[in-house]
Amino acid sequence: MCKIYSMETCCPVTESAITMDDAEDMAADFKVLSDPVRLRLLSVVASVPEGEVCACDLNEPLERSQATVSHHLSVLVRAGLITREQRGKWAWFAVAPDRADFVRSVLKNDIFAGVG
Amino acid sequence: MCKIYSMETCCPVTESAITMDDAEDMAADFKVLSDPVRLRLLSVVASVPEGEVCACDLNEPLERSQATVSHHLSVLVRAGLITREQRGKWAWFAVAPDRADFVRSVLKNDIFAGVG
DNA sequence: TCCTCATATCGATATAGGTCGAAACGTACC
DNA sequence: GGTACGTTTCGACCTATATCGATATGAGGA
Repeated sequence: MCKIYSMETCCPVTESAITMDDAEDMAADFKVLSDPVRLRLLSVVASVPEGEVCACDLNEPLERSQATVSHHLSVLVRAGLITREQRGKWAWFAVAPDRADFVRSVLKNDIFAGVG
Repeated sequence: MCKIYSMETCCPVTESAITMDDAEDMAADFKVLSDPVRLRLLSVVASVPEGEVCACDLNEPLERSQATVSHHLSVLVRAGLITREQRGKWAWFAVAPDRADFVRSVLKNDIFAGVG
């Protein structure tokens, strides 16, 4: 049974502590979403009616230079959250199909708010 | 219906883009969990059998200075993920009861892995 | 009151990463 | 081939923050 101090917060929340290696991996995942420009960029990609958007249409709503937007796009692609497809001169981006549910819950703020 | 380009990734993932203000708030939440030392610290607090742990027992497993551990603890407290209680000379920390489910899913890596 | 010890805060340093202009790269069109 | 244009990469700068030694704070105990 429980210890003396507080009845509410007793018993371990998890079975065992994670390793530092696992912590590094998990932190890297969270870091991808820890930048406001990147979150909004992901949000714009996720909300275009066509389901995909040309990079040329992303500079203006982000209010950042074209180089900066390109950098954030590459971070999101490397994390597997969006896909990149070259079509002629243009690069098209879309939410990765297998991550759509995750992206939706992130942008609806279900994760931290715990609505899910 | 859908556009020409790809049938898999059609239609918006979310209804509308988030505002920059919302993005800042959400990014701040993710930033709390984007540091490996902080994640492991949260993990150690969450896994002690007693459900709470004295700060004096946290320096060694974290392999960081007392000042650094104290700093990370304050970040986690400010984020509402853990609670702090002073008892005599000692400060005791526990996972915030109303955030236990969330902390558990974070540390089990359910969020990014999407195990749900 | 003085001493000890646990913890937080301060000041300084180092590193990570967001940002942008410029250059490089690639594709289309002539 | 040469030109134009969209995008990425590079180099530099700058801010945020992780880190630690030193100091301050605060609670017991002698």
